[in-house]
Amino acid sequence: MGRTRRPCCSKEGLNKGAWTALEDKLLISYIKAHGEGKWRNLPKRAGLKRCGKSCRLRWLNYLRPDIKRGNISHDEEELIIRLHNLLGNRWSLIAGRLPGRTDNEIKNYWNTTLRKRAKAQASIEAPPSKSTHDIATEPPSSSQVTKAKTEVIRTRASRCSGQVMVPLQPPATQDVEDPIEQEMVEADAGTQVLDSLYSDGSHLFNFEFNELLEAGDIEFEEPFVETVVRDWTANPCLNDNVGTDLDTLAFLLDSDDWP
DNA sequence: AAGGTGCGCAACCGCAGACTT
DNA sequence: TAAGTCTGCGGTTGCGCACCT
Repeated sequence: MGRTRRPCCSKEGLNKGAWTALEDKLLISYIKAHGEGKWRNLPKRAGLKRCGKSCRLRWLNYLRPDIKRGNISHDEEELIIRLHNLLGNRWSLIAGRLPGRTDNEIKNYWNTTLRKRAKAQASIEAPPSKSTHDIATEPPSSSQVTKAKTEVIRTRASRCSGQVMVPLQPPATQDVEDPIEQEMVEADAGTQVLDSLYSDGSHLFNFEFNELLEAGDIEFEEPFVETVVRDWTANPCLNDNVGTDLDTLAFLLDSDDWP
């Protein structure tokens, strides 16, 4: 791009750091009344001394009613590991396939828990070689930097349009001599399939969530704001059973069944 | 009890694609 | 078509807490 950017908001006089309960309440009230979006103008309209980005992040990662809190289950963990092997550090895509979990949460969980475990396991199983996720998460060595010049590794998810193109066939994968390279090529092919099937990964589960909402199987308790602000853990929206049917994701645990 | 250390997590930052004018 | 703006993403930071010495 290279164009000059103005900051997302004037930084003067804005609060930073941890959010207060009052700020949360203001943000929730505003979004409940006016909906998401227009993040730049939202703080002023909502009476918040925050940057729009900060508001968006707070809402998406913490205040959204469909966020599931609590420990990551074993099934979810397995899914994260497998999806990470497939997608690399594309946290939003991974999160889109884990109902109620945010990309930030998954990223944190990976960085604090799973990466260490994966590293330890990798060193036991194959000491000299590197696993796919190590390549994706660790700073590149000088030899990797050289290699990177000849490889195309998609590290950043691209925003997708509303149109969904379902491929009739999975993208052809080229043959590569190095097994690690081959794995990465295949992983990228798999990513393309996922991206094609679910242009926005969240649709997969939002569909289920919205269906439950419409069917009346779950409902928001009123007054929503007061309930949520008073006690997050008592949030009636955080029903453990909502959208957590991980059996439906079993196909992700068996890559042989991928299209 | 006090200081040091490590860990987990919320929040910030900068980049870049998508969208609008 | 180009310039400007909005939004979303991944990487990183820093605070607070728990545990250890």
